[in-house]
Amino acid sequence: MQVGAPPGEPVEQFGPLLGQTARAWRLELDRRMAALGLTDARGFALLKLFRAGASLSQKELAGLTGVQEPTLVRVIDWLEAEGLVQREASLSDRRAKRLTLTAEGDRKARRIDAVAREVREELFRGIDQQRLEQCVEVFALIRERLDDMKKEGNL
Amino acid sequence: MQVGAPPGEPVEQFGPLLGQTARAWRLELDRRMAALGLTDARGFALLKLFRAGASLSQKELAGLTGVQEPTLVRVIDWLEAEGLVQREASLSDRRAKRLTLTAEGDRKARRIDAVAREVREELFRGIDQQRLEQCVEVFALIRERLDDMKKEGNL
DNA sequence: TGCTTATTATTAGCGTGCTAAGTAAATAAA
DNA sequence: TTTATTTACTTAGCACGCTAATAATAAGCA
Repeated sequence: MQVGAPPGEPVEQFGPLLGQTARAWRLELDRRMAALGLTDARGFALLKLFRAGASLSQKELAGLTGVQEPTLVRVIDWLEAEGLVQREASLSDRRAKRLTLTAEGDRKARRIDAVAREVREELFRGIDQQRLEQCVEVFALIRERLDDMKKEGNL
Repeated sequence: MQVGAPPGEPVEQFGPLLGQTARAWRLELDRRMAALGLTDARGFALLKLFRAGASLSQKELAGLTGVQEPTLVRVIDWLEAEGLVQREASLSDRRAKRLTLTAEGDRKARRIDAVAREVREELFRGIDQQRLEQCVEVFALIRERLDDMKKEGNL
């Protein structure tokens, strides 16, 4: 059934609804990515690497995908084991590794793009573009504030 | 640093930004809840039980918190082990258990409310209430569509 | 130069979400 | 009444997010 929180003040709804919507979105992507043998997180990393159009360090890819490096490590482990991605020693920095797509990884990345776009189109259908942009603005502002809070905490 | 996705079309930003904002929000709540010896999920369950003002079945609480029953089980296990919540046999249905707050759980629940409100106020400061309400509307619509997609998938 | 600090990737461990499958009890159907 | 189906909770197992701590290397400084 998945009812979620009852009405209440819209301001109080915001937080929980944000989380629930994000989870539901991820789940839908997971279901569709399953057709490609992928999950949301794995597909997203692959896509970002594809779009970068060049080899990336793990740190760089972590930045692009918005996760911490340790989180990315397992994702890359899996992608590498599946032969979608390669870790190559960096010539200029022996600590770092350069990530590159394999031919198979490249093929999959192109299909991921299509899946993500499909989902977006179905979900946004009939919603005013301007409203979406306003949401994005609010997201960006709130996320920035959260990042600031985090930084202050780690001072 | 946590840069996240680069500009691109706002419509493409929406999904990732939604997820990243939700995670950052949860993390901030986790940090503040730590002062109470709680996490976001545990605190939220406690708060919902408190607000219900009566004993609830696990299924009911799962519905209110927006998670699946198995997810809630472990949360309750922990809350019960900490003496914040009690599982009592239901008189009318021997499968079900009624959840009630202990005195200690009641005390903590009241403090959680305050923490959640603080975070909201800091994050929403200076943002037009109407914009927030519009975001909530968009969330609600999108989540509804996602729920529908899920149902269709499970037909 | 040699010592200290910072950075990159990793491992280990926890919390939280999910699905699938199991158990016991309630409800519906035969 | 007996059998079949549904329901409430649980267990098991996976994915993924985080932090903290390590090892190896790089960069900065005395």
